Amino acid sequence: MDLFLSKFSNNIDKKGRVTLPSLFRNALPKNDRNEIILFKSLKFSAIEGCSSQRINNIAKKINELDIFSDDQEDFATSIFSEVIPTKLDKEGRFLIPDNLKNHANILNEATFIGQGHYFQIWNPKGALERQQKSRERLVKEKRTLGSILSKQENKND
Amino acid sequence: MDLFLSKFSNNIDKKGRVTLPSLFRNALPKNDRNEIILFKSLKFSAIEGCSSQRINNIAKKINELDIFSDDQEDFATSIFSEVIPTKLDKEGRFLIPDNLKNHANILNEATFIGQGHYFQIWNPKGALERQQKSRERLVKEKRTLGSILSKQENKND
DNA sequence: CTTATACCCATTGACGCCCATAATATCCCA
DNA sequence: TGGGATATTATGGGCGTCAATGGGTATAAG
Repeated sequence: MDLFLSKFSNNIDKKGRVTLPSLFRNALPKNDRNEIILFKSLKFSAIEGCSSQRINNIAKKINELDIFSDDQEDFATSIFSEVIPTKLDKEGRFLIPDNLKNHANILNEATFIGQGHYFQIWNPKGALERQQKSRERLVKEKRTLGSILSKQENKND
Repeated sequence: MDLFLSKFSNNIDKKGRVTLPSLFRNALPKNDRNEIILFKSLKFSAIEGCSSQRINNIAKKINELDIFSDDQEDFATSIFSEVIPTKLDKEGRFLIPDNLKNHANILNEATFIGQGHYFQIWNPKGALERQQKSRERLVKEKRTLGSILSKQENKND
């Protein structure tokens, strides 16, 4: 299972197209690399994106929640109604819908940041600030990337 | 997996390539020796590096957190967006991204320092100073390798 | 008819892939 | 044990491919 990793900034051209970074395209499921799912982040002025496979998986999980619970309704409403399937052209570019662009204050440059199984799209400044904040939190908790990454967690090597 | 041990200095050529020291290449998992992960050290003006397998393990752990929790979001951003997957060519060379080079003040020579399960990349002068400081600190605190090792002698890994 | 978007092809610079070489280390066998 | 054959390392460089980007035209939609 490939992950969305690292950070990339790409320009939005006159026609409104942005290219999804090559590494992100490769992180999409091999049989379905012509489409991504976009939706507003619930927490940030950012767009979130993922493969349609992931949405299907989330749907399954929501289904497993008690069918009469408030959670179920809220999730269902806030997620499924707001989700926007988006096609990529042959070069891996797509159009960011206007309402999402506005939500994320994106003008002519979009910054993609990897979040593992999904990714986010920010305006460049917002992306930097978000990275700094989350990094500060890590430092404050005295956890470093190095120590986290260097722990022996796996047995298959 | 084997450990990243010892210290090596290699040149950066006109094209910006450095070879990962042979011993470090051999310390990578046998099935995945064409890629490493690079990221800024949070504590030093240095780059840290590890195998991509580590990232996958981290991903598993983070994925186990509640999917919409603050922790999940913060970890995802601070790790997945900061991490840079980097391919090695057939000769074991790779390109150090410019922002990482700047972070570590690396120009045309890179010093690799083994840190066990991960490694660091410094500029040669910085590497020397770092070695001296950590050595001095060990001596000052009267912690000798011997005492540390004897504490662990009944842990078998 | 006007506007938007899907599909196609072109360009440019960076990077991956390949082959070459020199220096060093390892091996093998007489 | 010596010495030549072989392997491996760090390094240099040519060249094709691909990524990001630009733009033209057909097609659809309103």
